[in-house]
Amino acid sequence: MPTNYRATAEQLIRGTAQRVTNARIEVLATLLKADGAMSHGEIEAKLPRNSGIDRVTVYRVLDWLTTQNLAHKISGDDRVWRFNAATTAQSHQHAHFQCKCCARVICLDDFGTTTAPPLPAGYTSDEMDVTIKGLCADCAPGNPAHDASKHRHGLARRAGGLRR
Amino acid sequence: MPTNYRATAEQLIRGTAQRVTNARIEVLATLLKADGAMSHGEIEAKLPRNSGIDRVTVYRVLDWLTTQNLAHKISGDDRVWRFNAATTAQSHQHAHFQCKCCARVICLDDFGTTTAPPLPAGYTSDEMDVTIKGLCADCAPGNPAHDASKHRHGLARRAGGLRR
DNA sequence: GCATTTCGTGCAATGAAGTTGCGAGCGCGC
DNA sequence: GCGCGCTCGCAACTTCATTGCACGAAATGC
Ligand SMILES: [Mn+2]
Ligand SMILES: [Mn+2]
Ligand SMILES: [Zn+2]
Ligand SMILES: [Zn+2]
Repeated sequence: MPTNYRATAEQLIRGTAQRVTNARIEVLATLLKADGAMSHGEIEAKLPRNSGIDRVTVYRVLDWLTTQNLAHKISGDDRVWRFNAATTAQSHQHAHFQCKCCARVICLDDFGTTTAPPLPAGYTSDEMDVTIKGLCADCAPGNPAHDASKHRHGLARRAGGLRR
Repeated sequence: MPTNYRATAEQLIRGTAQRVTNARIEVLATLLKADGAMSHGEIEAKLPRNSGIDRVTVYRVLDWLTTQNLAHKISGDDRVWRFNAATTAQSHQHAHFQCKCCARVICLDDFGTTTAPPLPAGYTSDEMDVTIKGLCADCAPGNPAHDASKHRHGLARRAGGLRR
């Protein structure tokens, strides 16, 4: 039997000492259940039928979860924000992978070994984003399980996708 | 006296053996003149008054320049594409810097020392994006020349900006 | 339990960035 | 110069996301 994601989500939200609401629980539970980062649209689609949670509320909850460090926000190459539950397992700073075919985004466990290149005089930095791009296991060439239905939202179909 | 960017642009475009048009020349000249990467809106604003070049044409030209490797496309954290003229000086792969205050993007000369973290089984990668974030020289705290008018398009003012 | 306060939510409107379809225009090879 | 085919301008459209406002529901104090 799978973990009770709703209960876990409620625990985490209660820990913030801010208001515990159904929308916050449902959205966080959805993120906890996911294996990769989810876009707003994907999250909305996974919410329980007739939960009555509005799209705008989902946007606001995601924003709130991010400020509470219960989720983190990833900018892909398709102008879509993606989110995932922030687990303590992964280091604060870590790289991401985005599939050029299906647009799926996953968090990697850390950076590789990385030191920033030198910046121009007067510039200061405090953060680094690393995104690896390529093909995920499902989209690997020759993969028989390569299901077209999974690729509705693929970058290849999107305006200004990953081609550079 | 500054370089004649229009002439340089025309040379580069003629080199592609494709059609040399005014819109292509003007857009590329604008990119050549710029010190950092430019968004579509910034480019449009810098085009000569009454050049008569349509916004859609700018989008299409930018796309074309990218396919011709005369420009390259950068995805920032504000859902806006930025472009810069591809100089042969910079290595094909290089990191970018994005200012958290004014959203300016510049290309750095290379990556630092970076090796990708391990990917899950079945995943393959062929590309890596590195974006350093922080404050540019103009936005450095205590900079007297810190001109608010430069920050109209800053990420702090944008929805879902760089805060994470 | 009940009133009060404060914050969250639903709904509708709005906004920004980018894309698409199509007829007219223009570059360039002849 | 002529004609073919790529390119442009214009208008409409799409997608993702944000904002304003009135209502509703958590927490807090009693
Ligand atoms: Mn991540
Ligand atoms: Mn660059
Ligand atoms: Zn994939
Ligand atoms: Zn700046």
